[in-house]
Amino acid sequence: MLVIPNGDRVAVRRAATRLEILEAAWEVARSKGLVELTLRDVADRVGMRAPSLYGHFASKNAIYDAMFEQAWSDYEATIPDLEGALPSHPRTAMRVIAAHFYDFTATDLARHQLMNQSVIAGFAPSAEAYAPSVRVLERAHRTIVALTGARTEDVEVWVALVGGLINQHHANDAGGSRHRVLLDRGVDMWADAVGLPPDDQQ
Amino acid sequence: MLVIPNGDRVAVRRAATRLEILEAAWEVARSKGLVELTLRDVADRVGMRAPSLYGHFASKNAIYDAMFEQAWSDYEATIPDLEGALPSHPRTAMRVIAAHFYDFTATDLARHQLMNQSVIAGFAPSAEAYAPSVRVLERAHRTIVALTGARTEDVEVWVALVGGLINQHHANDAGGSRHRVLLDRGVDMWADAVGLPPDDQQ
DNA sequence: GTCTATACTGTGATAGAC
DNA sequence: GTCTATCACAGTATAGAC
Repeated sequence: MLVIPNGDRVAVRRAATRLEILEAAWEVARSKGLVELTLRDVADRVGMRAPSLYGHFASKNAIYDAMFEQAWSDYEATIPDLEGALPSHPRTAMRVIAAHFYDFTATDLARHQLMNQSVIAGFAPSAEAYAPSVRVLERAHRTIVALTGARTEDVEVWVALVGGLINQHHANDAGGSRHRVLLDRGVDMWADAVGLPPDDQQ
Repeated sequence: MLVIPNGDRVAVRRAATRLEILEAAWEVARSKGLVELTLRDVADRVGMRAPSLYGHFASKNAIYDAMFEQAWSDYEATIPDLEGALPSHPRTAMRVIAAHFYDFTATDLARHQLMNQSVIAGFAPSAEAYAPSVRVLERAHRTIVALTGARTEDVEVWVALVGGLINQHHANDAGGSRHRVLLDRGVDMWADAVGLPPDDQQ
């Protein structure tokens, strides 16, 4: 019979509670807004009082920090599937990559605000929480260069373009699909400028 | 001798006080942050107590509202000079227009956050405050179409691109000039895709 | 008519009892 | 570990001083 040391049992339970709190925080953020989230709301949802959360997180910003890391880690976890099924044609592949990130971030305002904007007053992600987003961007950069031969400068323009279209979506068209059309058009413009050959669809 | 009716005198003084409060609010926003601005800070700077501000603005968000309108009106006021001195070559002109907006908004974080992002919790600009920004965008749209013959869709991509680069500037490079280079590159890409002829510089 | 004093509510955070 | 009690500070409503 397996003997679990007492310390591990405690650690496992603590980690589970942390996850439960984070899940509640996401629900609150999605229902009443990321900025409007309060510790009392989160505590209610896990059946605690607000001060008890401080036994698991050092501050409200520490909760945001963990959510930030979680969001980018979740996205990172989707990349292998994406890259495994990438079309061979570079232009089509760039469309797919853009749409993949767009879909992940345009469907969830709270997640988008946390990942891509600085909407929370005194909050900036810690170095550890920032790490997954850095990995994602570096990996995207390598993939795009390998795929298209674009220069670093042009990859940064591509990132700004995709980000700008997602912002526009949330500002003007939240819920609509109009900006998906603009996204394809924007990627095509970029592909033209970088010199990618046309593909079959269109 | 000019006789000023009493009602006008009062109205003039009230308008002056409003402007004084707004100016103080901008100073606070620039020094300690747009979101971190408090009514007590603003009141201190104009020599009042916080509740007294309610004699001039209905709420804190009403102050943000007036600041929003002011920022876009100020930008609108710079357009005639810009368009009067626009280079005849379409590609160069698009570079100048982009740089003009970029410079206005990239040099002042508080103003950028208020004009282009939704960083304030419960605040959305009123219809009246929104009007100048709508006028600016519509005028830019007409100017760009007249200049380049671009389709509406492509103009929207251009707007998203410029906005995305400004966001990147504030997120990664605040104070630096690296994104000015990317801006020119981005505009060039767009110009290529829209079919503008090359210009002399470059 | 303009500002102040006071107070109410809700927030994040801390201290100490159990 | 979680609770209760409490704090400091925010926006804001109201009543009254001058």
